[in-house]
Amino acid sequence: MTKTDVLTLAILGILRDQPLHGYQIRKRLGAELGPFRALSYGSLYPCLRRMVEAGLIESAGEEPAGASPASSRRARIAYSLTDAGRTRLAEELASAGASSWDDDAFDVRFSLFAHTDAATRLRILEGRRSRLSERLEEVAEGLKRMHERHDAYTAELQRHGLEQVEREISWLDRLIENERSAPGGDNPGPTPTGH
Amino acid sequence: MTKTDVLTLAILGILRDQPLHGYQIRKRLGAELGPFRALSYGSLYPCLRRMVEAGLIESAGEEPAGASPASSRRARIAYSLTDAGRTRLAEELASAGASSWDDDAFDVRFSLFAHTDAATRLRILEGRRSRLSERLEEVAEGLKRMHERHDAYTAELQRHGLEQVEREISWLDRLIENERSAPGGDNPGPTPTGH
DNA sequence: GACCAGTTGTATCGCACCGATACATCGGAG
DNA sequence: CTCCGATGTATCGGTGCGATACAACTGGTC
Repeated sequence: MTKTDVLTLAILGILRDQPLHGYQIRKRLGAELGPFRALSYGSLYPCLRRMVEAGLIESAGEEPAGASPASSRRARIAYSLTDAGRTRLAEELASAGASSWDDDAFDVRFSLFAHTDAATRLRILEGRRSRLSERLEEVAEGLKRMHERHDAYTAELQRHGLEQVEREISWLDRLIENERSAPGGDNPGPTPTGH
Repeated sequence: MTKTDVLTLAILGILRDQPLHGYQIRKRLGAELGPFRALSYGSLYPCLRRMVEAGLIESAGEEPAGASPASSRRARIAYSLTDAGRTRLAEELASAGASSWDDDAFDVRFSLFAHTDAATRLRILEGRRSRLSERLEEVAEGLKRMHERHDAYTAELQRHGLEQVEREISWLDRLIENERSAPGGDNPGPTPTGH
């Protein structure tokens, strides 16, 4: 139970370091994961509500602070992690189940690698790799069995898809090798977490 | 009005040459568009129902044919295009609006290129190209502005995303050049539509 | 100082789609 | 003969998306 969905995880991750408004969460997430995967408010706000209900985050409704006119203060709601949220994030970051290398989950998981320990990183990368290998198999299979009933365009589409997957795999191979040869610390790379 | 959604278009396309059952539709579509984009029954059947209601397709409920026992005949429903459906498909294939190069529509549109005239093909490819160019811009922008607040992993994710888009664009460039230098017929390539 | 456009910000509604699931029949392998 | 996997139709709950509405602050321009 308590299956943490991807969106929830992403939000937990983005709130790890500072409290943020809904709007900022959306922007940050969009920036970190690329312009694809931009989540809409239609998913964000309901998810935030769910998380508040579950006690993972809490909302701080920025009070007027002082004897300002009356009521006109603009509504801004900053969300921050609760202890429960922080715990859940830690649990989630330590896990490496199949749900870590699903198509839609992997990116989010990867973007949190800086806060994931080395062993888990490696397991996720390998899991993702093997998932993509299966896929490669499938596509190659289909492409071979495609002798009959094929026009040039659908064939080209297949070929292109195949290449995409191959490329993705070799990207993972690079990362995996990198992980293996690295000191194994929690925070590799030249950039020291930013101060 | 009468906005044809992608799924509807895909089905119209797959039924162009022969009537098929829901199950077969799903398999074919999955095979043509790759293992990604495999649509689930949860979308397929409702869509088929909608299409029947709209008069685009009709269902032929394979009757027992003869004095077979009683009722045991397995339910199999073959769907075929109506004249309206055929017309709609033709309209859709002749159009080349922004909805032709959306992320989710392009593949389907492309897989129907064998039945699309040369001018439309070119326009769609170019539309897709320019859409991806915009995206490239965005990502590059974000990557540049990423000096502050970046760990090695999110940076790598960005870099990888950037490369993906670049590759996609050069794939399109190849296709576009190919289109331009080709005879301009409706059915290029060595494969003669299959007999 | 008046106006207008763009950004920040919260929020909801309908719709389409996915994943899981249930059920039934058929062909073949053990 | 029986079990398994493919074929086949169908629905349900949940969830994410796109569009949209509303509101206040920000900054530029005449």
